[in-house]
Formats: sequence, structure tokens, C-alpha cells
Amino acid sequence: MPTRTAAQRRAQAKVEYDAFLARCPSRQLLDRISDKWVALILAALGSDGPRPGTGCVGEPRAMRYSELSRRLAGVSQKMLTQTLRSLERDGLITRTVTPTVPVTVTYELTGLGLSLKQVMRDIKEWAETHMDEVLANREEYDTRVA
Amino acid sequence: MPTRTAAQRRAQAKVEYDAFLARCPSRQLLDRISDKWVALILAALGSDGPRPGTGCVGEPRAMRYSELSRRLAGVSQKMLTQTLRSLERDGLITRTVTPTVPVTVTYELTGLGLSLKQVMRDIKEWAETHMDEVLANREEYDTRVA
DNA sequence: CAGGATCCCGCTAGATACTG
DNA sequence: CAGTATCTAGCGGGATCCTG
Repeated sequence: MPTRTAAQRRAQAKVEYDAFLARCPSRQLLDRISDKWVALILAALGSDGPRPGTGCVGEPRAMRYSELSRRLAGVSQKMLTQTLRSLERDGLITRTVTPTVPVTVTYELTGLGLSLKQVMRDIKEWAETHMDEVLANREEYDTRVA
Repeated sequence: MPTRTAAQRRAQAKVEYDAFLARCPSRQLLDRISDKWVALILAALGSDGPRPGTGCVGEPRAMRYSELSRRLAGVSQKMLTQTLRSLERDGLITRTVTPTVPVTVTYELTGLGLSLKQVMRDIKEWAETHMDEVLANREEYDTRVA
């Protein structure tokens, strides 16, 4: 049994994973979460506005499959289901089945999912905010090369 | 010519792009930047530590091609070059060729790139920080399903 | 409603070889 | 050193059909 202080173990933990290294598991995790559907799903589930029709506020929003499907315009069922499964497996969201007829399935952020939510919203917002600038840069680049 | 105040135009600009919409250009941009190589390149170029060998601090770091290639362990030349080109076209980085023998090429973040840097480092750090938790969640999920 | 199961195309990432 | 060019295998991702 190693004799280390808690501080030493924390320092150790800090360098335990490094996504710059090819075989580091965090490289794979980075790859997983670097995905537009992940960003959009977390952004959607993370919107804490009042649910339309209800008055509840503040709580992270639970959403049904069909609701997500509508929100993420253009997503295929395959990609949506696949991405939701992956997020569930990683513990970022929970999947709740309510045995109504027909069945109701809702998805909700876990604590872990919440911790990633803001970053994902930031990315999405960055894309929306800087779209014009990027478009201008591309145009200038293309004319310069051509 | 529309008669709107600056505030009105700003409010308009705010809803101009929405990545939730399938055809919105920001959806494509989100897809572009949701990429592990983009995250790692921006994180690498964004490290403002002193360059090894020099004493300069504070400034965003310019890096050579080979330097990046070593830092992003396991990246193929193709992916590195391709991603760098894409980032250059979008105006996130600059490419500078110094006509030495052999030629020296350095890459550096632009202002726009800097504005995205922190988000990318956040993602990377999230992956490294929560790796253990995710690994545990996966294990639990797999045993529960099996 | 909320998927599961298949089929299949396209593109992309990787490996390899070559160059100014 | 910093790429370009080419080839190919693999799989990401859409379309389609089916189900509890």
C-alpha cells in the first residue's frame, strides 16, 4: 500500500489522463463528446426554461423522445437513439420509461451531464455568434487562393 | 433602408443563426468544430506557457508543423494538414511560411481562434477530469444490461 | 410512441509513397 | 521540414421496413 498524502494523490490524479496522448482513454472520450448531436442534445436537455404548457422553472428539463426529435431538426432516428444510448451508458443522461399506452420515455440530464452542459452550450453559441465572421473569412480565403 | 435602432439589429442578430435548425449554417459550423483534432489543436496553440528554450510568456504560442505533430500524438499528416487548412480558412489560425532552408511553417491563433480556445480546453479538460466517473458508469451500465 | 433491425452508399481516416 | 498524391478498407449515417 503506497504511503501518499491526499494532496499527492490529487496531484497524481491530475496528470492521470491526457488527451494529447494517443492511447489515453480520455482521447476516446474527447472524440465521443466532440459530436454535434451530443452538443445539441445536451443543450436541449439543459435548457432550464419553463416547459411549454407547465409553469415549472429552474429544474433541468426532461424531454420525451419525440420532443427531442423535433427539437434537433433533421436528426435521423438512428443517430438520435444511438447518441442517447451512448450518453446514457456514459452516465450523462437518464432514460425513464413510463408504462402508459403508448409508452412514454423521457430523458434527463444527470449531475455528470449537467457538468458538461454549459460547455456544450458555449460551443453551440460560439458557432451561432461567430458564423458571420467565419463566413467572411472563408470567402476571403477562397478568393485569395483562387 | 430599414429604420431600426442598433439595439434592434443586435436583437435580430441574436436569433439569426440557430444550430437546432437543420439548414442553418451554424449547424455545419458546429459540426466542424465538434472534432477532437480541432479541440486538440486549439488547446495546443492556446497554451500560453513559455516556449521551451525561450523565455517569452503570455503570448499565445506559435507552433511549427512538426511540433504540433508531436504534441498531438498519433495524428496522421493528412488529418493534421487537413484540419489546419480548415481552421486557417475559417480564420481561426494563421499560417506563416518563413523561407529558410528547409522551410519553416508556423501556426498561431487569431483573435477569433482565441475566442474559441477556452471552450475547447474546457472540453478536453472535462474529458480528462471525468474519465474515471464515465468509466465506472459504463461498467455499471454494461453489467446491468448483460 | 419509441424505438429495433437491415441494407447500403459515401466519405473519411489511415497507410503508404513521393516531393519542393 | 512540411507537406501532396493516391489507394483502400471501414464505418458513419441515412433510408426503409418492422414491432411491442
